[in-house]
Amino acid sequence: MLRNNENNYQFNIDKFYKNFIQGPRIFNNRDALEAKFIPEKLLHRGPQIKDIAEKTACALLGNAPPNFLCYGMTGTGKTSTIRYVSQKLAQQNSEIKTWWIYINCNIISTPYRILAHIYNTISRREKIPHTGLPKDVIFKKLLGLLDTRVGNSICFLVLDEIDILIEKKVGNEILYDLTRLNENLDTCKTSLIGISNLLKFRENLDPRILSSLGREQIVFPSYHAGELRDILIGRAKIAFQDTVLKEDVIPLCAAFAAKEYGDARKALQLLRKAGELAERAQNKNVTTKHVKKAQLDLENDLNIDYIKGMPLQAQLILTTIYLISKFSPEHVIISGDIYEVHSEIRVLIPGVRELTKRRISDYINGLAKAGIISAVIKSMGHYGRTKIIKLDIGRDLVEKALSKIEKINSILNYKPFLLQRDKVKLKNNIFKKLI
DNA sequence: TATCCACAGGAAATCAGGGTGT
DNA sequence: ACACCCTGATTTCCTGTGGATA
Repeated sequence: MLRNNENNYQFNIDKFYKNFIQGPRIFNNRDALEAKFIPEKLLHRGPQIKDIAEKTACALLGNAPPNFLCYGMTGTGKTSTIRYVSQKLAQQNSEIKTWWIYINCNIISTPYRILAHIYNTISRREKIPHTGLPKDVIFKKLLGLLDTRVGNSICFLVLDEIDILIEKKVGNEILYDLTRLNENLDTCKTSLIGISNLLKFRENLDPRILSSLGREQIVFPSYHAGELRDILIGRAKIAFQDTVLKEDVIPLCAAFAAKEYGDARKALQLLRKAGELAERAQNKNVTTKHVKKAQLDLENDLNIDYIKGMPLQAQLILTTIYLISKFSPEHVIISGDIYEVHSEIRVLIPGVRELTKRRISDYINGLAKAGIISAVIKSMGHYGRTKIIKLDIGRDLVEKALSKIEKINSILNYKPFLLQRDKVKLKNNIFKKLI
């Protein structure tokens, strides 16, 4: 990279692009490394494909397939397998057309929006606004639409990350609505497919829903390293130019991902990132060095993106933890500290309001769930019961992420008053002995 | 052994901001 | 203009609790 004097710095963009085009080619079709790419042959999912095919085959004769659930950890090919089967089903010469509507409950997570999304996917003209109407009105409109537009066909509703609905306490309501769609339809038939990474989410499911949705289930076991390798080899053939991959690249990607509970998505991301690093460095080959760097980068990128995408208040909570650990690395951080420092620093940022302890507690849990911090409940006897909070990722990484947020960047050198109070210091010394 | 701290975290209510149909 | 709907963020109210200390 060109790096002259600060003032003198001139980047020759034309030359850069010219070099880039003439430079070594790494990729052939990098889309093949995307999670949404469905290959011609889906490896190591034979039993699941068979199972789903058997369950859905009756759709070709115009009969309603049973509802069912798919379980498996992230990157075990649940969504891909469903998409694969749906493509194959659509290719069959049948008079019955099948409709497939995918709903990612992580993104579309309220009953209203799920109904609206289904409606809007099917409807060509009229769209339902993203808010405003009563739910039962949409339900009735949807029934009408299904019967007129989908007609005698089968409509599959695929609910990805269905466990999130239950977690948000809206699952029973919307799933009940969806399961009773069939009862109210005249010609069209629907089938529900739930996808979840958690087995235990069924515990909080209404028995009525469980009996209609949870009777049949398909389990997706995690891939082991050998299987991941096969998958990567298949994709790499499409994605990369011939001979750019060094021999041990794929086994290493597979081994890394196998450690992460056999996550194929992760393995593909890793391979892709490694390729991109080689491309950026204008190298002729992708080597294990690139993979190792990719592994590191990927983790960091993920965390930085996540932090940048959090709501401002959550970023501010993370900032309080960052500031305390920066100015007093030995300080044992408890919930009360965060509450105090938050109310201290939030006035430095215009438009940020004070939060209650209750709310902050939820934000702390959110950060912990995302793996950015750890928060362990600990009883300090007479000093009460609280959470001990630690950063789970590097402080420099947190700083890097926070400094990219305009509003927060200006307060990253603010030393919280809390750390200077003798009473706080004294109490914290006792905490150190207790934990 | 009873007490009591400093919270944890569930449930319900409230509010603002987006919208609707009449 | 009005009554009403849905959502997401937040507050209010509340009950529960582990263990050092008196």
